[in-house]
Amino acid sequence: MVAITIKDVAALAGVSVATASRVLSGSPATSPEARAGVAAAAAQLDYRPNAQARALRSTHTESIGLLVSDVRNPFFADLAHTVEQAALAAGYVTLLGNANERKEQQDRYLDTLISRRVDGIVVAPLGDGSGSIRSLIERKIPTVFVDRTVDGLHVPSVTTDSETGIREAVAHLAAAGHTRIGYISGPQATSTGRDRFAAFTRAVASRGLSQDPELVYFGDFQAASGSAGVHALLELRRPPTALLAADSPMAVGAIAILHRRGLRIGRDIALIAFDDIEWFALLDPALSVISHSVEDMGRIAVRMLLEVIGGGTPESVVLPSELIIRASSSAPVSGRLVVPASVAPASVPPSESPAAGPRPRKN
Amino acid sequence: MVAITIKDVAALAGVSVATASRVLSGSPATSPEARAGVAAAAAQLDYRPNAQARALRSTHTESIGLLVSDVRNPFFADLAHTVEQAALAAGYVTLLGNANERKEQQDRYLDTLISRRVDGIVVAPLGDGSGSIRSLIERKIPTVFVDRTVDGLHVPSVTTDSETGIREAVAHLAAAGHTRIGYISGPQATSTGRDRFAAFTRAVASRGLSQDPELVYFGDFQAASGSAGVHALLELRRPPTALLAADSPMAVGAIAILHRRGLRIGRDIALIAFDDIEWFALLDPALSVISHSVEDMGRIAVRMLLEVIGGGTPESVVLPSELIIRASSSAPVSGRLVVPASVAPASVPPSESPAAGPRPRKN
DNA sequence: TCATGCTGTGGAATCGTTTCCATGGAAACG
DNA sequence: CGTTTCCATGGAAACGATTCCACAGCATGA
Repeated sequence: MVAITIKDVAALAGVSVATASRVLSGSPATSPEARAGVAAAAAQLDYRPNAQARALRSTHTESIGLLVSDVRNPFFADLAHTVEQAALAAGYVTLLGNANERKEQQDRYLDTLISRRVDGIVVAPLGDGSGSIRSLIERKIPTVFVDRTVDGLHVPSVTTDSETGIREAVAHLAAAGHTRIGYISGPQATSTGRDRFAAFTRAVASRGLSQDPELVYFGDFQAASGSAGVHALLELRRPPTALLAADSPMAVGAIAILHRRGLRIGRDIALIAFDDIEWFALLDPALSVISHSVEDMGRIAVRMLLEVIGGGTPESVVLPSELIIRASSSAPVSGRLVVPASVAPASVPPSESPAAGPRPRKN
Repeated sequence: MVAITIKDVAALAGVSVATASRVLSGSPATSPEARAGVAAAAAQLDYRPNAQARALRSTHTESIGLLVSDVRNPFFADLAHTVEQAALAAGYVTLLGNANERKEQQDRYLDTLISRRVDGIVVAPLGDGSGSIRSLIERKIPTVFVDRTVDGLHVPSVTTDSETGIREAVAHLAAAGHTRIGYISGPQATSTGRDRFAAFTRAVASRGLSQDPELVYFGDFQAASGSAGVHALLELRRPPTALLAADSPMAVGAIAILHRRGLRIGRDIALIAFDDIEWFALLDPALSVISHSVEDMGRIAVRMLLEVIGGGTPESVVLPSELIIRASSSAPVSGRLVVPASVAPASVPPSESPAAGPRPRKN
């Protein structure tokens, strides 16, 4: 690993390091001969400038940090992808950190990123505003929040307006005759978990649908809790005829259990998920989703971060969400009972409300 | 952004920068008083050492690069996760790059990583050994290949022995009476694509099954080509009764089309996929897979890289793959014809094992 | 008592680059 | 022809840390 420095280039080109540096960084104060000589020497030696030394002198590193809460969640994998592409286009490299839903790992990565003097940080924050996140703010390191926010911290953010999509989803289900909609919620410790739950509550209330608190199951944004949620909701004396899951992994868990119980999605029970994952559309039946653009989120987050780095104070952005109707929610409320897998379907019970009420289950 | 340097710490503690540095880096040649004073000062000022300056002097950066071919592929997302965790445990930060299946982007990231003087690079290589990958080798920058290799390049690697898993899968299908197995292959431009195809060819030959070349469809490791593959194979005059997909995105595409055509996986047609993705087991029927441990792959790659960094020359590792039998491949060959979607399913084929078979669905 | 070894400390060199400042020569102007 | 302006250039300082080297103080052994 013999390192080639600018000195070697300068020597080969027969100029001083100062001149070599000027040529390499495109300063206009150079003669054509110097430019040609240095360029040739650099090419011949396959010279790569030492980014550390450059950063040490010039105080900026052309790199940003991206801290997500879980790389394995397809939403964050996609986010990582778009952020990285947008940053690359602007000449920045992205250092990816994975908090793994754990605060101490978030702190560890934040410390490392601060140490490496990244020019800015995009973070999907975890927990309250304590720990290294506070250091970040106090040191005035350019920071942008994505997807989530932290109460009491004045940091530009790009988030999703869950309200619209959730209201559309509830309206759509109500129009099909559903009155009891089960909601598999995210954790209330995250801003997204809280916002979406509040939006659901408001939507259900404004439509005059059942506000039975039993219809809400609090999960943790992971697949297993989606499964547990379905189990719990279907065991109710009056189970929901439609389900809304607050993120994609929980929707996956929900689908698994619905299959296992022999319930046909889109026919025996309606299902809508928050987050549009590529293969959701490939399922049979294709999944109706509340979609929000992860591309926009990543791109805008990078643009905002660049603005903060440039000394600006951009306004926070709230992206729209919209309902995409596919087969999983297309059927109206059926006469069929929601039953555990082991129990065979019985007779068709009388309808509760003449127009569209769900059928009460008898036991 | 007022930077706090070691000078500030030394001044506050009333010692020289040399002593401060010794205390901060844990050198034993320090007095208890110096240790206490410097530690207190550093804490009070919330001092974070400048990683660039440190790296400049000490020629190693405590960071590694990870270059994957596509972050959005769950396999590589998982790999990123394990590599990052293993590296973190060893005190290294991971810089993630995403080649996005494009050679010029791989080169761009490789250049950046070289510039930033990462201590080593883990890469799932793309293309032949030209471009920046050659610079890497020539500069003797510690490098380890994961998942894929490049012909003619002597670089330690950790890959999967596709042979065993594919042989088991073919044997399993043969035992159930399948003689015509369709294979949705990866691109022959990648080492994994070639290896798996060769393994399939050998397995089929050794079992005396049909070697009809029409039974092989060449995809590109993306979902869409999995769909196209199923279409092509089912249109054959004598279609296969079982399918094997060479990676998970293509399996996803295959499943979508099978559903659309009204074919029940595990009953009308058997399906096995290479790569075990968490939610494959949650599908109904659960997908039989050829599993290889992405955790082991990531962990071993990091261990090997650390060895190379330490001056060693570790042997390449080939990880085992194994067949995991689930419901999607559990039924024997049915007497039922493979029919296009527009035709209604006919009779119910006989169930194979009462215990493991998928629950019959009523309709 | 003097040479010797050990320990903690500070000064200064160093890493590779950028950039300020001084300089020398050429061109331009009176 | 002499003076000023301009421009390309080289020397050297600076960035923030680590580390070599020298040295002072003290204990030890001959």
